Amino acid sequence: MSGEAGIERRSGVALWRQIADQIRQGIATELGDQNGRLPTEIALAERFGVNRHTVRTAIQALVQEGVLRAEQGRGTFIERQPRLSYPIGPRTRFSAGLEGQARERRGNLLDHAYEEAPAAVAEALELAPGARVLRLETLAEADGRPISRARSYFDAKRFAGFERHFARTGSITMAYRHFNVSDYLRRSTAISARHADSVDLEVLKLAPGAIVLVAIGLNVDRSGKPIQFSETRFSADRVELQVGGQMP
Amino acid sequence: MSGEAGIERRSGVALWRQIADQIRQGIATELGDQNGRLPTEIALAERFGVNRHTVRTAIQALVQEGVLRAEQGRGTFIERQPRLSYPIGPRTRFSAGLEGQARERRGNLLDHAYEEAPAAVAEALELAPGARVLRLETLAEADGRPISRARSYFDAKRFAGFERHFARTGSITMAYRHFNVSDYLRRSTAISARHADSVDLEVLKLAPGAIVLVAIGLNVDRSGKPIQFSETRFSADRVELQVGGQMP
DNA sequence: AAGGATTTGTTCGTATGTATC
DNA sequence: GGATACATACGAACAAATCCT
Repeated sequence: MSGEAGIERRSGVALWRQIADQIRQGIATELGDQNGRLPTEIALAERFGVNRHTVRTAIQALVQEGVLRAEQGRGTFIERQPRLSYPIGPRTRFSAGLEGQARERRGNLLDHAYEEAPAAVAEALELAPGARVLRLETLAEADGRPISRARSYFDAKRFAGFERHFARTGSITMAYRHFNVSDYLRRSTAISARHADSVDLEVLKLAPGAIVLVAIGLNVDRSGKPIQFSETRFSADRVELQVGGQMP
Repeated sequence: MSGEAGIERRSGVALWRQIADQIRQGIATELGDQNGRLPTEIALAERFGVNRHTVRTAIQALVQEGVLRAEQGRGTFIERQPRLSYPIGPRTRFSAGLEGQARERRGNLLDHAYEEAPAAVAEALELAPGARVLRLETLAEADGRPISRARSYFDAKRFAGFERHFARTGSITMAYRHFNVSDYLRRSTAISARHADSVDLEVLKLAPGAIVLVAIGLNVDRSGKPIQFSETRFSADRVELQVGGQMP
């Protein structure tokens, strides 16, 4: 093991970005004291085994992101924004899931189109290959911060006009009511992670190099018929996914 | 949006690494024809909006990882290794979960120590602050490939000597048997994602810049008493986490 | 069998970004 | 802040292996 914690040279990832990532992801909480003050730049430089300038570049990037705040003569401080905990289970719902964690929750309609279903989507929704589907591109926000963006597919025949109801209410659950779907269940969710692409960066207002959690899910109505296939991307810095009860 | 898909300049992440990450992810989807052949270097360079050399360094990195294979005069080919699907639920168990996906599953003991419980651990396990716990560092492999590494904590009093039973059997479930725990449940799991640190890179044999899925979980025995608190890091390239039924 | 087209591999040079001291 | 070393990225050739006609 190479002396310094988690910093790799010649990896294709600049040292300042590796350090910024580590500070952002929560090492900040371990590094900071009760007042949220980080160690001095010199101390950080020693800890990571790099030059002070390199630490400064990392800090500047985080200040730009709003994660840190640097005050000349006093020190560098953490701007606290605790991670939201997003529950995944049979009853997965955006707004209800974040109740108590954020005052205001809302979904925004970014885009929509009626088009031919990709093969995987048709199979998941149990539609004929090439059937027409509604594709919905949405952005979920909590207290004004972008939390996730999703691409969802619905049977175009059954849910024609769904996008209008969603745009008005900002809620999938509410929009379903207009189609006599009073209840629905999350049958399955597959979770993976990757680097944010350029659309993620823009829509979720992320910094380059950020990581997104990708949840691919299938919702079914009461009779067990698939009604919604979706891929949701969460900012990994702002959200963790919760399976089962809350952690103590 | 900047013409080329998902590539950000001046981001602190080298272009070749961003491209390598994208190719690695996209293996399942678009890239690669029926024979597993990638588009030519020139075509990829155009697609990503970079020089051919830059694509080449990305490909070389993936060849080094064993993801791709390049043959002069013929092309570049995918070495298929589909992602494992790791189920998370009340019955979360490593070996049983990957049944049918990998022939050989095994846990290896990397390290262990009896020590004072960190505050968060003591609280999760419902122990007195500063109680003694067993810390277990393990590596899980499937068909010889490293899948995940975990740091688990157990009550030192109740599970003294647990590490020996685990080392012999390679299974947490089996080791529990020696302590009259015939059954246990996963009460909760919190899932996040981050860049792999240097220990992850070495233990999981990852390339620098790789992403790990982090699952923090709490297991309880039949009576509901917490018995194991663990943080598991999965290679995001090799594993996806599955909540609920299998995707179709 | 010969030769041209395609595709990966190699070698120059040059400019810019990153990190150190 | 300035000088230096190294990594990254681009451009233009040319070489070598493979495929097809």
